[in-house]
Amino acid sequence: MATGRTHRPATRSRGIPEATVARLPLYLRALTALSERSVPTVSSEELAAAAGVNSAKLRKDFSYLGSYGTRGVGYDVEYLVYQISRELGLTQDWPVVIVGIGNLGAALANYGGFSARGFRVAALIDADPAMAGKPVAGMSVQHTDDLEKIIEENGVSIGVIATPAGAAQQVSERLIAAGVTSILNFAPTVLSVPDGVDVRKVDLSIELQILAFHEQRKAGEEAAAAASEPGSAVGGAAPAAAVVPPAGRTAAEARKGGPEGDVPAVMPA
Amino acid sequence: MATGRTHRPATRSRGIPEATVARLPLYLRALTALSERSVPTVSSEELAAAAGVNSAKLRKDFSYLGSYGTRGVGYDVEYLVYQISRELGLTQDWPVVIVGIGNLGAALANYGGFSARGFRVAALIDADPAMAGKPVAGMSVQHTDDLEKIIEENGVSIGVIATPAGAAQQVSERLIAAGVTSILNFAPTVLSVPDGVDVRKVDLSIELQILAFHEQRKAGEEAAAAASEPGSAVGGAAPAAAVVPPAGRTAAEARKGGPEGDVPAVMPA
DNA sequence: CAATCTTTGTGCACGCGTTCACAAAGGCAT
DNA sequence: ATGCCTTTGTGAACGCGTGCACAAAGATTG
Repeated sequence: MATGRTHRPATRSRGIPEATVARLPLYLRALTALSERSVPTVSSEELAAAAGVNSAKLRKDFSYLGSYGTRGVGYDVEYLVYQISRELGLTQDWPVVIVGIGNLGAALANYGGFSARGFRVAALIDADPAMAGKPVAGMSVQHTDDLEKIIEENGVSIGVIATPAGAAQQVSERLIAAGVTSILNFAPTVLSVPDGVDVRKVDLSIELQILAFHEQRKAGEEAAAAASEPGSAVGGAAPAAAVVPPAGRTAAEARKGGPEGDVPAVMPA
Repeated sequence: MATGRTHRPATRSRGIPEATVARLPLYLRALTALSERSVPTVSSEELAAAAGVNSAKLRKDFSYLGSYGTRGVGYDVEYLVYQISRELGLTQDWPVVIVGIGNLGAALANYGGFSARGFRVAALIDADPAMAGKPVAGMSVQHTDDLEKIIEENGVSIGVIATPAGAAQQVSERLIAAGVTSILNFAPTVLSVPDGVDVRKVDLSIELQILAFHEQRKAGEEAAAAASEPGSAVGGAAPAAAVVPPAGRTAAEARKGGPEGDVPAVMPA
């Protein structure tokens, strides 16, 4: 997952919990797939499985939107698709601009998932004069000088920042001044924005670091389990491991233990 | 933020809350910046501001790692960098493979943030035979046929999936069978994986949809506020809006209201 | 060495989110 | 029409995460 909203901490907008809002797109995707297969209705159990969540959670989530199900039957797929789309505001067209057309910006521009959901890339903007005019994803890249004009002429309220970290804050300020009130930030920086502006941050490096943490923990548990052979080693530490076939883990095994000889903290206190 | 961990729901590993783990990379980044400026110590207040979090939260987070601060002074930057790095497992080198070298995969391969944090791109893998041998980000793309061999020879335990949605599940199964136990998934699909495997999902489209929800809500509040001019309109609905200059919002304004004439639910119950 | 000032570390309370478990609701068969 | 079976919608309990507020700890100054 991309990490963390910023500002607007406990906004529970319109009574719909933030956590539920974050799951609606997930449900919508699963429902769209069902819709394409012409499935007429779906139970909370089935849909929950498809979306990878608990069925009780799904029902509670839907209950915030209203009573759109039929007891004994399930939910009407088409109707639910429409209701969720409407709730998320996807029945309207959202023009977005992407600022910073490097590798990532170009990838985003080419990403098909945007247009499929009511988002339209209105413009690609880059600070490099050499980029201006170049075609990316079928559009011509425009220069940062025209940023304000582009935002205003297209009624853009959502901006995507894919610039280097150093430029992100300044870009966000210009976007906001021009009328943008929601920002999706891919730059590895904490943006400071005024109240009323939503920022969501996607940070690839952070995601990997979180995985590394769990990975290290797994390696530690594994090592501890191996060390104290059978027998209850620790208190409530789950058995874990031993599920996945120990394929080519040898290399990883050998690598363990960084500088300063102490073991990377294997066990709870 | 990328959305949602999968599996391993409430794992509180080693006593460190999941929420804290997710913030450690954030602190680490702020600390690294301080370190580069040769700042010797930093208070929880300063560091919290730099990381964009509450200072009490930061102190509590650090308290899970141990008592690394000095009362009356603050935290030693270098020491804290080391401790967090160690906790996150970044003192060791993590080889990762990227599967699916399309626009996004190529962008990831070129992303500098990986190598800067102990992650090393061990291989780029694609299913298209035409891609094999092509240079991307200074490495030669390899074919999916060799996936298992690559994983095992390099001791890879972290895989990044940047394939189309249709291929993601199958790729994940092959990765896992070959020994990968952590996956960063960029494909818009819910992966089903066995216990013991961590999956984190980054979904660009979902992030935008969440922004759209809030954006719509803001537009709704704005409209409602304009409709009932001054005077307390609703109960606790914050004033909001009126902060950002009403630039080119007209286009967005006019677009409101999808099919089926009812207003998109503006007010709380 | 004592007083003062700064900043950490944490006990506590509160609120959000998740999950269980069940009653109410509706379809369907007889 | 009646009873059974399925599935929703939700009340209630629980646990995690957050933030306040303060006591303890250490530095610093006189």
